[in-house]
Amino acid sequence: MTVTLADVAARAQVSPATVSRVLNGNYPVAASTRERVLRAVDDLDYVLNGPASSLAAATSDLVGILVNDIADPFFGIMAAAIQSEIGGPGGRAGGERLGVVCNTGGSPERELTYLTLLQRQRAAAVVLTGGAVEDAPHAAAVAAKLRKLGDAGTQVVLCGRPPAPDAPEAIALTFDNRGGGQQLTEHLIGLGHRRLGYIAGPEERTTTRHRLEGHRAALAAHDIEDDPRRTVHGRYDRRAGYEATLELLRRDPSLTAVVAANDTVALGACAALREAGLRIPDDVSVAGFDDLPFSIDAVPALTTVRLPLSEAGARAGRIAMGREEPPPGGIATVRGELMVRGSTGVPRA
Amino acid sequence: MTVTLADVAARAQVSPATVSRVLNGNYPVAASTRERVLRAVDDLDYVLNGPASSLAAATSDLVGILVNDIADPFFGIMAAAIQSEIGGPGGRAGGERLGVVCNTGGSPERELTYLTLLQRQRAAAVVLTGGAVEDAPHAAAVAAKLRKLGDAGTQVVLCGRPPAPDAPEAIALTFDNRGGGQQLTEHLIGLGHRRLGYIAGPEERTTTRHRLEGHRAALAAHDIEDDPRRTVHGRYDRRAGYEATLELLRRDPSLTAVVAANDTVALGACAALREAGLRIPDDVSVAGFDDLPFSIDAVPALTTVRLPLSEAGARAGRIAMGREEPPPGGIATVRGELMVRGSTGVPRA
DNA sequence: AACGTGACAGCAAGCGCTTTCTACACAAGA
DNA sequence: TCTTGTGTAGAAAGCGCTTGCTGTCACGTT
Repeated sequence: MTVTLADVAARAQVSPATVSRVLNGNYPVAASTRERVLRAVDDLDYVLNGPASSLAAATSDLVGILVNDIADPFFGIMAAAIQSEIGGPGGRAGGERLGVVCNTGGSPERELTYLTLLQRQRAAAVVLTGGAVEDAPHAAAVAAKLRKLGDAGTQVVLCGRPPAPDAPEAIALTFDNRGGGQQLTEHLIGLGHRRLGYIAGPEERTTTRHRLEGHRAALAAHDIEDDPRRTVHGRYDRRAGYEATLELLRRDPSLTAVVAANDTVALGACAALREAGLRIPDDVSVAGFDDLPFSIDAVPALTTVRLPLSEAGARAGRIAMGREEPPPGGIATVRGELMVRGSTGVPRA
Repeated sequence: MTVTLADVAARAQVSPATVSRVLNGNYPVAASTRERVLRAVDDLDYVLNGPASSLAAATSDLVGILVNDIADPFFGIMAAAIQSEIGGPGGRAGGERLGVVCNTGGSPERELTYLTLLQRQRAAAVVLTGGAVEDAPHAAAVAAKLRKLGDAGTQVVLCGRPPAPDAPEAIALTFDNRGGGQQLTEHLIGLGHRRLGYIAGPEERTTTRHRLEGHRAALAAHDIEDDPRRTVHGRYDRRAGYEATLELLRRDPSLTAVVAANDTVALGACAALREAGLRIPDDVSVAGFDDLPFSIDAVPALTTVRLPLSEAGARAGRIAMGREEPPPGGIATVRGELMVRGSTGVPRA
């Protein structure tokens, strides 16, 4: 059978209570005793029983990280940053926490399922990343869960996600998608573009909506008509960008710029333009969003809005672990930075 | 306080045992009783206490997925596939498992730490992805852990990782990195290249070594001298590819082809070549490995070896859940497929 | 010499489930 | 009518840990 605390206690000739205290280091134990216990632990190759420990102590060392798509570096980068702050880094013994990332695939049901699972595990904290689905019943269900988690002592942090008014205990680090989108389109307008295509993300998503709103705000500010035929929705992947671009071109071959929902989509757009025999940026300018690592390697390098994914994730991780003050009001907005590169230029004459 | 099984039992006017049986569905319960219990669960918004349940049942619904770098799509894609097979998909009630991905950052210590944490949680299964570190003591430590996990009833699966001879209970799905590397270099040699630079991954990694061995085997098969100055090691990121290429060019400006350890590195190589004023593939051919989604969008599109990441991950997930027969002998080799695209061509005259 | 007073260590009562074994009722076979 | 099933429910014994409380001993203090 597996080794238990009692076995260790017997070998070290102390009571189980003492072993527990040595292991948790939260109670004075004489140095000599401690050493004896530690040796016994080592000799027996003892590993604490997590469930038992969690049950007795009514806490757990699990920290959940929910992402929409783990295969997308956008989430991967944030998740990595969050996890790096969670795995008892600056911390020491006892600070071992299991940062677990859960892939919802953008599905509301799976999101809820994971939250329930984490609630069941009595997770120490939960970080939700990325945009939320804008479906009223679902949003309410999520908010209810978050509130319940909060009540049960789980720290809830939203990273790159708008605040949930119905779950006020959730700390929110929100990306300024609207502002970023606006800046990007302003940049293109500034170059002289007037016929801009927009490839939006999936509908009913906060990120999609906010970026699109920014785009439209820029158009409005310059009295450019927002022709609905110049906007196409699709998923956040290259294929969607490719197809959307073909569609936009079909609807209006005179486009001089394409703004994509994110960098991955922009890459697909570039591929479609290239196949259509159009040069970037001479014939058509292209812009992305996020500034993922590969964006600088596109040819030409992609103009985009850089989001401090890693920094935001690290901060979210620290807040989740209680190692950093939450922002005042529990809400902070993280701004993006316009990165002008080779994929945008003045429109053709 | 939080609602417990006993509360539900009281409300449904049955014993706790009955509630437990309804929830687990592993014991006959009269339909009327079941309904009453389910209503009570709903009314009280009851959520099972995971740790208590795991303790009593001596099992857990956690499945660990270890990856070297969660921000790298190579791992993200596999992790997504594994998780999709784990989250009780074909399955139904009770099949809810928490697939958790843990980011080791390629660090042996973190790998061991996570394994211990998972052992502590009595994980139902553990999937290790990607290459292993080739350090004898560490490999032994990992093997010992895996053996212990196996003894404790945890199913261990290696995905894209060579078998561990010292931990025979671990099922291994191994990528044929050696064969893929050989094919790639054969392709270049076939085009007429004789002076090939090789950008290898970090040293002391199985993946690095196997791909390099394949490359060298191809050189040897064609009586091409393997000049050690034509090989540079670096990390698996774009920056490493960029710098390594500069270094290779410095050492031998007459190179006609660069083979990179993976696609990300290849992208960095392309950037460096372009900055050096060299055209791809007219002046220098470039090849990658893995065929990540962005590789086809490189300009020119990257010649590479496609690894069935998603398929392998899904299979590993199914095996971990006991829903698919392990391969005979517990070991299967997954082959890559050479994808010839625009980044390779005949060498300049 | 009697008495705090720390500093440690142990006892034992749970934590909230699961599961074995037992109990009971009713139907069916002898 | 008595036994043997069959289907369902409960009692209760843990699972392996944590922790409040209760000693115990060795020292200063009066």
